[in-house]
Amino acid sequence: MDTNQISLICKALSDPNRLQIIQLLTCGDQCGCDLLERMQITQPTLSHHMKALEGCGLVSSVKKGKWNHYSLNRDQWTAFRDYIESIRAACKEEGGCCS
Amino acid sequence: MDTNQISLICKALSDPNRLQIIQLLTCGDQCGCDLLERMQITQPTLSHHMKALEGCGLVSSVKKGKWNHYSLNRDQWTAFRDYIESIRAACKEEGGCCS
DNA sequence: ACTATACATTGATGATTGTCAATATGATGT
DNA sequence: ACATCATATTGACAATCATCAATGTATAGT
Repeated sequence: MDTNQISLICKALSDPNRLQIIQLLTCGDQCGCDLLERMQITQPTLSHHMKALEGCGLVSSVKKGKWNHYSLNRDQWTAFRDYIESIRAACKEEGGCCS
Repeated sequence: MDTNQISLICKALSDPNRLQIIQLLTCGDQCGCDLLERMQITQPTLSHHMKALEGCGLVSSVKKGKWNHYSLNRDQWTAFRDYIESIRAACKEEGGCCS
């Protein structure tokens, strides 16, 4: 995953409401109305945020009847997490990774 | 670390230039002019980005003579990484974490 | 004192963002 | 057909952002 993609994911996570949505989805799929009940925003605002989360690939949605089932996209999240884990601070002080 | 703090860090990482700065600092402390040489932005813009990275606690700076030595703040980065790692997708499919 | 270097600040500009009210779409049940 | 529920879209607004040119402020070397 390249730097631009990572920055897009970080932008999607840069809003507390969207972070809360991610946390709620941690417990499994949820529809929009369930998310809405647990948050302090209006329905259009939620729709806006879901679009942002889908746009960077973190969340997928499947329409089932009236409802949209949102879920965390495990692969995308793992790729993001791997990138974050790959950042190691001040290697210089630990033996060095660069010449 | 609470959700608001995490979102501030993500906002700081939501710009490709700032992500590049973080990567450059991975190899150890660097001064502003070194960073500037490796990037495609002007000096005021770099100064602006460094302020953003310091503002969320990801980067620390120490003035030594003419130079500012920037370094990744290991503790803050670790706390952020721990939060990201704590997010696990769709526990429902793995035994469930919620009732 | 003078010059050069490293960095910060200011001011301006165009772009993006988060939010909501209003409205539209689309599916379900009666 | 009609009413209801879930969600999307539009339009508007204030706020924030990324960027740069110009300028200011130190510090170091001569």
